[in-house]
Amino acid sequence: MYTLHLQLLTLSTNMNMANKTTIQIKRSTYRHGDLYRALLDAAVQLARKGGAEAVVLREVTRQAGVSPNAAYRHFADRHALLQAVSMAAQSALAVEIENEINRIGKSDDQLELARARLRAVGTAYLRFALAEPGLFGMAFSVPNDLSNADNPASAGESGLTAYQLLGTALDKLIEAGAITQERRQFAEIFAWSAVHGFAKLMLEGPLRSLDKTQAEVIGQRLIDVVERGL
Amino acid sequence: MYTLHLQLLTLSTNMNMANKTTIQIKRSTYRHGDLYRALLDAAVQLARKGGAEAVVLREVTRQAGVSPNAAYRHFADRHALLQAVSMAAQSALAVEIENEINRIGKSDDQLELARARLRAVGTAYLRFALAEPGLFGMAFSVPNDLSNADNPASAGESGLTAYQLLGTALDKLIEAGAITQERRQFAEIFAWSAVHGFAKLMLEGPLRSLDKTQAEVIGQRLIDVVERGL
DNA sequence: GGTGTAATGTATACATTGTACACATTACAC
DNA sequence: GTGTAATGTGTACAATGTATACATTACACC
Repeated sequence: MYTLHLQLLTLSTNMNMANKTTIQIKRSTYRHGDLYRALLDAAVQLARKGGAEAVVLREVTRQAGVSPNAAYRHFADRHALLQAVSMAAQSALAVEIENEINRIGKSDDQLELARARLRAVGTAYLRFALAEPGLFGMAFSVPNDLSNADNPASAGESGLTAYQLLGTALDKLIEAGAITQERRQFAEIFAWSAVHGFAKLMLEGPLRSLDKTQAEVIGQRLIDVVERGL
Repeated sequence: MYTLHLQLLTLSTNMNMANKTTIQIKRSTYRHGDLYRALLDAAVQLARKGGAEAVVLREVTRQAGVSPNAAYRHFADRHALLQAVSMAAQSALAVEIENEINRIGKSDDQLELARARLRAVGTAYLRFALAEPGLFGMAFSVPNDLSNADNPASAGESGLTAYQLLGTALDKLIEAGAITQERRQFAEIFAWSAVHGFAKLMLEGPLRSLDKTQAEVIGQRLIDVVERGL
């Protein structure tokens, strides 16, 4: 069984206690130290468990051991906090994709490598959606005013966002002669749409009844068809 | 320009006034008459403007001219109200699809007709998403405990839901010999995923910047590719 | 090293929300 | 005509987001 590596989330994971009880963090100093990070971490944990609606500002400050209004020194309002969580989620997704890409074996066949890269993007995308539905839901479903599509905070370790990682996969396919340059934009939209739609339908749509193994099998078939459809 | 026909919504459309002001409906009778419908209509109107989060229970009762707690005689809680709106949205979508199907011209070519039907489903789906983003967002994004996928309240005039209408289109394609029976389930998921994903990405994802004419062109191309990919 | 100032956290307060509980009104079956 | 179930109201409460005023402290500057 594969386990996700969410480097953003590891720090605060052990700060949760039993049901409903919230840790009272007593700090000696008046200043918190890194409240922004503490708030964001707590918010991410809440988002993991219950999606956007679970990210309630007062609960976040409670978990950080700080008064409710302290949050306003770091986030304009709850919406801004949600946006930050959204970008963290996008980043975690990008890291997942990067990891999957790095797992590709070596080969001399350029076309083979390009295809493997595209498949890696799709596979990681679907796996992330299933493993972290709360975060996945927030990655794109938060009304984000500033276009954080290419914001560094939304990127993975390579500095590329999930969307850009798909783009690089397509570039490799173009280099390998599998698709034409004119078709690139459309191929991007098509591939993204199919995988994204499948993920969404599985999480909150009529495909909710699929179990994970079924989902993975169908997901792979879907990626196959997308690859051929490009 | 095409305009949607939302028969569910026409009644209460004219009940809205200027910004923020809410009509005070004074009724002579103690009983409302059809409060369930009034509440649902008001909720749908709010959902049209601001999605699920705009459906606030107290505002709904205000618009119906009734005390907040009156709603609890007809809906167990806010969640139940949201589910009802979700089903109404699914129904409106199904009607859109039916209308588009009925617009198909006559032909002797069975395969041609089957293809036109599939395209009609996809076209109507995307048009509805663009024309009624608030409702579209609620059609599938509400955590609906009871499987309302084949609930009559979610269906169109034909008694079929949007999902089932896609199914019938695929059946016609099977009859025409365009796809095999074994491939049906997957084809259903694939077609639905691609169109649904495109819609979602346009409404709340990285494709938000697309304008409507671009969206329609790409949407048609996407439907083309799906058709071939089946 | 002392001090002023900006940054950061707190206290108090308020409007709004969902909803529980007791009560009022009325349609309708008998 | 009357009793009963259905439907709407009044009051109340805890929780939330956030505005405003205040307290504490890190740090730049002399």
